[in-house]
Amino acid sequence: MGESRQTLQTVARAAGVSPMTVSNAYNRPDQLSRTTREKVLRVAAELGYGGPSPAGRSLRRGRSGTVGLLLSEQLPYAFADPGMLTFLHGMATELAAAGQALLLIPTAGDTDQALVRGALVDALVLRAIYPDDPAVVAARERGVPLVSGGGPKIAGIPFVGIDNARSAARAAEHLLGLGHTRFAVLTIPPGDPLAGIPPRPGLHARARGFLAALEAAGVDPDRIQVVQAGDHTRDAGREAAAHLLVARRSARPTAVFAVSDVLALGVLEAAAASGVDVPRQLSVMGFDDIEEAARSTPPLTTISHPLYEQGRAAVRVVLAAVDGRVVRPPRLTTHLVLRETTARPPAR
Amino acid sequence: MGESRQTLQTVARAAGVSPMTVSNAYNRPDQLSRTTREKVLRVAAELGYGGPSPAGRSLRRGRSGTVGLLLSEQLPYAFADPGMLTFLHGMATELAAAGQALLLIPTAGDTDQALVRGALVDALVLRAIYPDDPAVVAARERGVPLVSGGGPKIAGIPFVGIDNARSAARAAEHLLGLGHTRFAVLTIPPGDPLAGIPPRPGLHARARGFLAALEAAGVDPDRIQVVQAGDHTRDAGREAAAHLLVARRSARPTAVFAVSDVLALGVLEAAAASGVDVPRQLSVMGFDDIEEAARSTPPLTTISHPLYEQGRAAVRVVLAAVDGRVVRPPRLTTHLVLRETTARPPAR
DNA sequence: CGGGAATTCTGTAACGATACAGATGTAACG
DNA sequence: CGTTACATCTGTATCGTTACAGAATTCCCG
Repeated sequence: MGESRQTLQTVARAAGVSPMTVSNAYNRPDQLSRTTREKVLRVAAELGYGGPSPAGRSLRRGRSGTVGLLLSEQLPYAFADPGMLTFLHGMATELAAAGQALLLIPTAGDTDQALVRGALVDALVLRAIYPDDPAVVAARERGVPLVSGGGPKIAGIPFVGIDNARSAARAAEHLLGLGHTRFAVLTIPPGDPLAGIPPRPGLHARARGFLAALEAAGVDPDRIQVVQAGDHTRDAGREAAAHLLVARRSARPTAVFAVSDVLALGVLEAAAASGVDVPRQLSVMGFDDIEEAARSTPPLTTISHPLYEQGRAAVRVVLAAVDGRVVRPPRLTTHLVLRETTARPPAR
Repeated sequence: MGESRQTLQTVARAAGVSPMTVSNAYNRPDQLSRTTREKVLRVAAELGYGGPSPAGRSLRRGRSGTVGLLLSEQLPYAFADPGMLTFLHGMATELAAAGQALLLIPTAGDTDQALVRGALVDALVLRAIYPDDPAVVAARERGVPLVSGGGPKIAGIPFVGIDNARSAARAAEHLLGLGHTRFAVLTIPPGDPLAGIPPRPGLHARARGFLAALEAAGVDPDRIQVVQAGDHTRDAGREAAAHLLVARRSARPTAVFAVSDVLALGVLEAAAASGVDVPRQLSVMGFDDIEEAARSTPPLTTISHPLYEQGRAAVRVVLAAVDGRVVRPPRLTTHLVLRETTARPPAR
């Protein structure tokens, strides 16, 4: 048993072979005889040598075997978001298959972007971050392949994701088709890193897409309310919706589109608390099709999109780029999931 | 704008200074004049040099600025577990404060533990893993500081966590105190990496602790049923509980202790589905105090423990070890959260 | 038994950075 | 003006590994 730190050289000397042979014993077993290899590994074990040092290896090879995920929100916040988790899940699956590890890089509160600049990664996935965020600038300077996963569309960076605006327009079409004429859009405030409000470019695109579709259909702008929840949480959604629902009935929207299921679930809570019947008196739509959406009361009508596939695709694209290959991001589509929170508007 | 990859040397030559000066421009601004520093940074920017290479730096410094989290379950599975998320949340918070990044290392399906051996980390946190898992062996060989976070107690590795068995005993005392005499324990199967069943030493310790407390109190073993859910999910918990509840009333347990809230929530679903009134006909207890526990119907009585603090403490302990300091793991305590799923057993 | 191939092993030279110990030059002081 | 102190900059020597290009050895076959 060796006590101090061992190195490849040490082992080589002890085994009476060249360092290269020790290296090969670990990395290219076919390049040396079985007997030599066994001797080397035995000596290594006796010395307490734990295998080639990752730092030395990654310097020499120019690869770290790691993909980083850049998160501008606080990590805790990210973990609280079901959508992010599904995306991560997809990334993790694809990474595991490729034998790569996943580095989480929070950029919040890191003014000089030391983590981004110093991260030991071969590639970076961007998500939930604004194109002009300093972390994005730092990421570009790294010179490693980048991909934007669902989050922002940034010039010059491959984008894997859905068309939020178009998908939200489909939600609008559904509600218009049911005959609704008074709408509310529940969205979130613009991101503000200083105030700790995470950027959600995708969510804002949904709000814009929904509004544009209403406008295109000739809906009177006076009959569209836009409400901002204080936060991207169910509770904030409930509070914001509660304000909507106190209005007298004829001034109330007959349909609410929440830019995410998390918010929509809050709307359902608020409606239940105010005794507003969903969907008879109020139609509610969300976006994401998170797991809870199928379990809510009533089950939520929403737009489903392949977040898991987004995560996988982002990794595939970026790992291909590391190898110098170019993979065109797949086209990812969304679809309407009809459940029980939308119906024709109540008769006058 | 430089096109090919730049290095510190390149920049030094272009700026007419020594490499050391360029290094200092980035790392020790106080070691050179403002004018030189500005010139160096300007030249670097012109050449498109993105700052010192993390690989070179971490080799030379012997530090990577990264802490790894070892997960023996599939990453997706980990993310699906609310307890794990809270723990991660705590880790992330503490890491962010220390300017460290977080590397997620899944060990499932990696027979030669290449990820563990090759991970660019200064320290490793172990969680949800068996002491004799090959990944643990590989981790030890790495020679980096280790800490076990909540998961397994392993000889020679600092442990941050709660006393699961003792805390489960407290649950038993609560139910005994209410007068229950017929019990069921809902647990999960032993982990089996081959079958993809993650190890949960903590959960099993809870079951053991609960059973030991009943035994110590003199409860007739015939009146204790032990049921294994197929999986650590709410659905599996519901199914397993459904089997319990089909028995005729006098043979049914009057109290169920589920080793986790996730399972306990499944029990509540099963009870609701079978028309069994909780807590009047059946008392149910969980363990963890996850967020949903407060929102279930009825709200779940459970054992609360500081998972978030566990995550933070694990990081503190392990980062201290990286610096050669020794920090004694704090003593983390649990407490009973009385909500509305436990009551006196029904009269005969 | 000679010659070419296959197998197995080894020296050399980086990968890109920083710790350390000086070497300059300049300011300050008695 | 000599000397010390300070600020600023530089040369040297690694950190631990692996790519590459060849030796040395063995093998096979005609």
